[in-house]
Amino acid sequence: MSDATTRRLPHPELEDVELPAVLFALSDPIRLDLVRQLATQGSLTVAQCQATEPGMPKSTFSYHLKTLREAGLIRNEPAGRQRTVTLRKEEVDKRFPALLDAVLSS
Amino acid sequence: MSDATTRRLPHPELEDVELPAVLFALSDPIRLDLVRQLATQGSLTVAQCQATEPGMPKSTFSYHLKTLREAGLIRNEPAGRQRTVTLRKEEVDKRFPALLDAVLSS
DNA sequence: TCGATAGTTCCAAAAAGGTCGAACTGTGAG
DNA sequence: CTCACAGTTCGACCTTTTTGGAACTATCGA
Repeated sequence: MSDATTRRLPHPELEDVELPAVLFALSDPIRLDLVRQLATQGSLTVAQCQATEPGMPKSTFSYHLKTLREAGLIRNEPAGRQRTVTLRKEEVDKRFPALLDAVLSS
Repeated sequence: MSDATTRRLPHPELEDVELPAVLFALSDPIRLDLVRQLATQGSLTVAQCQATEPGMPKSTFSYHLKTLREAGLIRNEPAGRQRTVTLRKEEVDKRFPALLDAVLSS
């Protein structure tokens, strides 16, 4: 491998994201929880997110972050020694109007 | 097995359906297409639905119908020699307001 | 009554998704 | 400069989904 901590991760443009991928990413309870958390609490570090899933290995959690990121739902960026996770609300809303609100309020 | 054609299939009450299950059912392109079709065309027979997925074996199609049915999204009822498939729009709307519209208009 | 039709279930195989330990690497603290 | 920390990737393994053929059965038409 080249860089393990992989400072800068790839994020898709929302126009390139398909609806099934978004729905799939949201269809997992763990990931759905995470999205809800980000929606109510704003940006969080990975460690803060992970705190709600106690006992889950870092690698597993990282996998779920990746799934959400690749579906265009979150942004995961380096912030000093940590990483900041943010919901891409406006962008998702623009691409899939009303979808996120409908999901979040259910 | 007891009855193969299984005349009357079980349908969950929508209150018993969880959001992740609905999102999961909708996260497959084939199933999403089917839901869209039902939304625009109303009730259809299984054969009519299947016509939009040419070449797909009946058993595979039946599996997708089952997935949608168990997620509370469709109703699948005997109608003479055939079966009628219907979107449970009102019920889904009541349980998950705005969700279906958001998905369908994306 | 007999046959063809519509559609489901069963079963096994293939594909995809999820879990977790180990290895790894920027970064800031000391 | 070195070390511990935060977090990602890799690879192996297991579980869940998806696929498709075969067996099956109400129903209707002839």
